[in-house]
Amino acid sequence: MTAKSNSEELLEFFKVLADASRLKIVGLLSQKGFTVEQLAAMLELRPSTVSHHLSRLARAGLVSARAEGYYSVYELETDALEAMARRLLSREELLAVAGEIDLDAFDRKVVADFSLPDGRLKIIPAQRKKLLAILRHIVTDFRLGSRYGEKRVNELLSRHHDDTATLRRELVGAGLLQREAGKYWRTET
Amino acid sequence: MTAKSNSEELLEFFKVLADASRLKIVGLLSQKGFTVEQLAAMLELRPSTVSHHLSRLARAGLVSARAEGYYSVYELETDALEAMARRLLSREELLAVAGEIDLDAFDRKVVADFSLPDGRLKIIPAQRKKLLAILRHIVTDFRLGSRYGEKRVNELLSRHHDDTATLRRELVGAGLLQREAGKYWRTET
DNA sequence: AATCTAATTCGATGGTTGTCAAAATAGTAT
DNA sequence: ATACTATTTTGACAACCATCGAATTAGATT
Repeated sequence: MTAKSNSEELLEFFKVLADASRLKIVGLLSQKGFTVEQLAAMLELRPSTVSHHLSRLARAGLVSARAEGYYSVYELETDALEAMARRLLSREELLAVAGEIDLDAFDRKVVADFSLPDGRLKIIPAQRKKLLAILRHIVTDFRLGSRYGEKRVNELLSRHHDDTATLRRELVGAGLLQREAGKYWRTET
Repeated sequence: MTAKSNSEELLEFFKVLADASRLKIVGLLSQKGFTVEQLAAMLELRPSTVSHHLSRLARAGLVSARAEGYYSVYELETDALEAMARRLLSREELLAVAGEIDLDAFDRKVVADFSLPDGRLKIIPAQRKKLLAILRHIVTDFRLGSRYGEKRVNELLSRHHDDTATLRRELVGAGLLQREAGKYWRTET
């Protein structure tokens, strides 16, 4: 059995219902059980096609087959369907989808775009959003809880770019670094 | 504006969310607004691709754009999303999907399969489900509320097949026709 | 006005998948 | 056991669509 993450399961749910024929099948089965042949006639499709759709729906747990004499009758798993729909209503489920994505990817891309092979900055970005990404990156050179003199600050900043004055000013302006009595420290959180 | 039936709208909803990239976008936007560029970096896609997805999501009413300085920030329309999810929970919605389908298609197909060009039956089907379809068709020759003598019954049935005895017996056995004191009448409903 | 940048549109392409026909399977009736 | 029938599987084909790169548009900064 292939282990399936939560968001993959949610995606599969949407994919399964994102087809007119399968959606109609679910609608019909919500009334009563039907055989493959009956569904095929009502949908004007070949039995093999309907069988294919039913197997996909079954794999997603939305329908189940019950043998009845000559035929096999398919029925809707209303519980599974409702459970899935209910998951949609809980905001957490959407957060879980996003949770598996790297939120820092944007910052990393900007840093990479503006960095030379040796890690120093080519230029300091003029656009605010990109500048902030760079600053968030640079500030990680400062340990939380430590206090730095201006000279030490410039030392650390000079590893990124010669214009340490601009970097220092922007870091403070962005609230990432704080200053008092000639000493600098990194803002918590 | 193209008028869109209820079930078409539901189908469109599933189609829009049935894509990994779009699902991730929705997940990310459930946290906060993002620009096209940011989303592209986080999803490792080209901005043009993300723009395409966003326009589809917007057309479905799931996201909206807000101009902010240089960028245009996209935000999730949580209301629309919840409204859609809620529709899924109401059984009626599924019935509506099926409602647009012709439930008698199966019967008609069986009748067509077993009928000669002049409308008479080639043979009387041996399979129960198909026999019932034929019988449901034949019984419509009888008016509701009228009472028929055996002779008249045979007359009507002979238009379909010579073996009127079998037809008559099966019609009664299936509960479509009722008999009492030598008179026959069609069952109500 | 001129220039830069984000966003969108357009055209092309590769992959996915719904559909069918034919063959294989399973299960029932005779 | 044999024949029949519903269902499933397989292979092939066509339509759709996600993605990309290039060109264009829209907005904002200088």
